[in-house]
Formats: sequence, structure tokens, C-alpha cells
Amino acid sequence: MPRAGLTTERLTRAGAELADEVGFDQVTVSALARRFDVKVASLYSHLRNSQDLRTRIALLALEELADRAAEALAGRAGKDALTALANVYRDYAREHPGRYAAAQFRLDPETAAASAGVRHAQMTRAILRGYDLAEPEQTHAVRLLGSVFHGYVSLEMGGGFSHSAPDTQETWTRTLDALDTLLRNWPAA
Amino acid sequence: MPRAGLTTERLTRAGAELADEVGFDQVTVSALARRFDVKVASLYSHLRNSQDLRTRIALLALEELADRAAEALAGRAGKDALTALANVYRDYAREHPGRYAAAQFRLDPETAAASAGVRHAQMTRAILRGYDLAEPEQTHAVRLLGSVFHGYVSLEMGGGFSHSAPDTQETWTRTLDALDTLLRNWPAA
DNA sequence: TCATTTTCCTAAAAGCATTAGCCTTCTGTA
DNA sequence: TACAGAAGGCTAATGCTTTTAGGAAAATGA
Repeated sequence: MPRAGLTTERLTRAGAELADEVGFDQVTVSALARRFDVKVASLYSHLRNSQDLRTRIALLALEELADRAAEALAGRAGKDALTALANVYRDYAREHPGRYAAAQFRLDPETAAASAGVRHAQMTRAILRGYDLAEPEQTHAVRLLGSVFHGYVSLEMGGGFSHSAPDTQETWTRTLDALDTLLRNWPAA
Repeated sequence: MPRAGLTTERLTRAGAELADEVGFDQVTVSALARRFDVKVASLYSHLRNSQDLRTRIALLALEELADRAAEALAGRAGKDALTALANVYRDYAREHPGRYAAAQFRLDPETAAASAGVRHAQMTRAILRGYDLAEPEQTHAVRLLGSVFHGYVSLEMGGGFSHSAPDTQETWTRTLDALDTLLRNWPAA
């Protein structure tokens, strides 16, 4: 009986695909084992436990997302950069809903600090170079942008916006216009 | 052996408390049965299944939240109203993290349409009466506000904001200032 | 070639969800 | 007041999922 060739890497990747197919919280060690046509216990040589699997998928998603963001930001500034970064998040969530959900997975502090999550914050901050904001307002703005990106994507995907009325694409465009306006007219403290 | 006096109502309420204590996704039919010192199977006379329980908790949370919002909005307008509504969400999430998470639970379309979720949208819209926005911009603004409220609360609670730097309370205040400014200077389409 | 490590397996325990069928406790009506 | 029927809670059983322990085959490398 030849070996299946399991690897932590391969399992993580397959887990991410599974997440996109059935949802992040339906990702189960059992389902993953089935996908590799292997007994469940076999996975425990490569994964500490279920939580470990989820964590790895989350880290993968954060990396991918940060890579896409970095590429999108290259050579852009101002509203152009703002739009590009915002679209990276929205598009990623649409293409990979399970991975996007994974990226929201609560990591323990040390893991989070060592994750690509840090890069995300830096990139959002980079956008603000095109606007005129000094600390601590810059940090406030970074957090606001993060809130809007995440909140919008999350509500849109969760069906939080009535499926009627104006198109959500239109709202997205106007939201980015609004954010740009806001950053250019940031109120004095 | 006297009866335990189970009721769909009581189970839902206890489920909500349980959610606040251990997290919404740790809410399990078994845990609930334990809390009432009753056998698991007994709950199935009052709940269709696990999903049913979660749905009921979600509806309860949406109701409570809408009630709080309605009360907070009474007699307020403009930025005062904006702040009040925003604080309702944030405070509720802090006081009842499990319930807040439940309020994000994905409901099937019919259930959602019959839920208090509708009132939430109406109240956000009510805030905008204090600003000068006609349709379809008003809808865009409603969605933006929802995104910010949800996104901020969700990131803050998930530890998404570094625990250092400026205080998150400060960011919250500045975020509301910024939103007020934005609504008063909404960019032309 | 053979000792070692690695990979995968069988076995087993424990927890959760869900259904079926029973017995007892209420309730309401004659 | 009695008792028929409904409703509440129980036992039993099945089928997931997670996780640990220990064994056997396969790859590795000296």
C-alpha cells in the first residue's frame, strides 16, 4: 500500500479549498481525511488538532491576502491605491469565501503578531501617505478603513444588504468615493 | 419527579446567556440540557434542532438590539442620533458578545425578512433625516454606516486593533466625528 | 543491507446531534 | 371527581466528530 503523501502544507491547502467549498466552520479533520482517502487518525501526524488546522488555514489566507494587497498597491497612490486595496479584500472574499472567513479567525496574540496580519495594517497605513494625516489621526483612519472594508464585505456576503434597491456594486463605488472625500477632509481633532 | 418546566422561550433565553458566557458557536444542545439538568433528548420537544436553537437566539438578539436602538434614538437627531445608535451596537457587543455574534448569524431569507433586522435598517435610515441625502445616496449611506458599525465592533472585539497605540475609545470617538463630517459633506454622485 | 524514522493504520474512548418509542404527569371536560 | 388525551421528559440507539495509544509497513541513509 503506497503512501498518500500527506504534508502539513498539502493539508492546509486542501483545507482552504474545502473551506471555500463548504464554509470555514464546516472544515473538519474528518472531511479532510475523506478528501485524501485516508483514515482520520493519520492526519494527526501532521496536525496537532482541529484548532491547529484552522489556524494554519487562517494564516494561509492572511498571507495570500497580503500578497495580493501588496501587488495591488505597487505603483499606486491616493484614491487609486485606496480603491485597489479595497477591491483586493472584496474580490478575495468573493472568490474565496471560506478563506476570507478563515482570515477572521481569532488567533492567539503571539501567532497573530507573527502573522501577515501585521502587513495588512502596514499597507492600509501606506495608503494614507497619499493623504495628509499625522498621528494619532492616522491610526484612527487606519482603523476606520479596516472597519469599512471588513464590515462592508462581511455584510454584503452575509446578505445583510437587501438584494433589491441600488446595486451593491454601486454602493461600493460610492463608499470608496465617500472614504476618499473623508480622508481629504478629515475633521480636526 | 417534578417537571423541569422547559419552554422554547426559556431555552432560547438560556441559550443566549450561554452564548455570552462561552461564545455563540459553543452553544450546544447538550450544554443547554446540562444547564437545565435534563436529558438532551428532552430539548427536542421544544426545539426542532441545533440550527433552530441558534436561529431563535439570533432573533432574540436582533430584537433586543432593535429595542435598545429605538429607545436610544427617541428624541435625538443629527450627530447626537448617530452617536447614540453607534453606541448601542458597540455597548451591546461588549455586554453581550455571544448575543452580538448571534445577531450576525446567517438567517434564511424568509426568516430574515420577518426579523427585527428590518427595523435596524429603518433606524439607520432615520438617522439620515438629520442630514441632507436623497435616494439613492441615502441607501448608500445606510450601508456605509452599517459597515462601519459592524466592522468596527467586530474588529475591536476580535482584537483586530493592536492593543497598544491610541486607545480604541479615542478611535471610536474620532470615527463618529469623521462619519458626521462625511454625512454633512457627502460627495456628489 | 539493515537500523531508524516516518507515515499510515487499527482500536478505542468520549462528546454532540438526532430519532424512536415509552411512561408519567398535567389539563380539561363530562 | 374521574379519567381520557395531550404534553413533557426519559431510556435506548445510531451515526457523526475529535483525539490518543500503539502497531506495522515503507522510505531513508549510512
